[in-house]
Amino acid sequence: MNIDEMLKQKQLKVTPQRKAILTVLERSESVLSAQELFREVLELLPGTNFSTIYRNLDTLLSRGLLCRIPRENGGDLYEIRREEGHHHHVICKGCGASIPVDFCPMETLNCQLEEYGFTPTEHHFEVYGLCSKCKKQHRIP
Amino acid sequence: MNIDEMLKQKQLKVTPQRKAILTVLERSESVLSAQELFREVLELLPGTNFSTIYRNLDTLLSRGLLCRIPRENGGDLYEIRREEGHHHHVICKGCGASIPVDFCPMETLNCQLEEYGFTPTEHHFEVYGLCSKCKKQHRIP
DNA sequence: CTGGGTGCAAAGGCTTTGCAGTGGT
DNA sequence: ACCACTGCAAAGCCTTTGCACCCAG
Repeated sequence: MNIDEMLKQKQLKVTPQRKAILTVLERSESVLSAQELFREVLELLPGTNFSTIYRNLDTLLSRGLLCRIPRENGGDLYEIRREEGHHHHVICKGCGASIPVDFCPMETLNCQLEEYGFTPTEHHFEVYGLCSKCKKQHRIP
Repeated sequence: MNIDEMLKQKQLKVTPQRKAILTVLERSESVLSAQELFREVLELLPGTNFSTIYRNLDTLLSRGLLCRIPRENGGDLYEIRREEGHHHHVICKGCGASIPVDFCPMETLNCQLEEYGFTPTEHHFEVYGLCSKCKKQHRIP
């Protein structure tokens, strides 16, 4: 599905700004912060405003077109929701690479919580550390 | 172990501010944001400054006396690291209650990452949703 | 044409930092 | 006495908001 169709399907207007935001996220191999996204959108569509980015991140998130990943030290990271389905991220503190992982802890936890009467709506699971490449650079065994 | 000993053991000076911060966190049944903590510390030790809180949250965190939990919409929550050991939180979006859970996804994931050459240093796992009490209030089945 | 969407500018909130002074050890 | 620690005030950063204009449907 292309970007225009994604937006229309969610009953959102197709504006150049939204197309730029989704294009950047689509092309990006890793997850992006709002500010990183903003800088990249500017290259694609100069003149785009801060607030447009923020407003649209909220909108696109609420329509389920994006995922949000809380960052280790404040702020959030965003990624486009691809068809591959639900996954989580292992993030290298050295190079910032975010490695997607299929494993989801909720598979184990869901039934336990159900017994308890708790209905989960969202969850976050991220792992931080060093990838093999960065371990070598930092000379960590 | 009492608070003074905790600080000394970490080679930190025992100041009234630090004692107040740890006391508040010790007494608190749920996790607190920096600002919530600040307000409560003020009652215990009026005149304490913002920056003292923030600086000490960093310090205490780096010495392993605290845990940090990324909040759903920006900011972090803090809790004192108790002896009970590692756990995670299920947080009710209705009443804010944070229910500790022993389950940790890293038990499953650790060996997979090791094969991959990735060394995890930190991880976050939180679940958000509605507890049974709040479901009734919100009239959600 | 009509409301959702955008740009602009300003405010807001939380957090960090520099500096001088204080207090723990 | 020394240096970690604190208070204060200011700056910093990211994010949100109000308002007028604009353009996609």
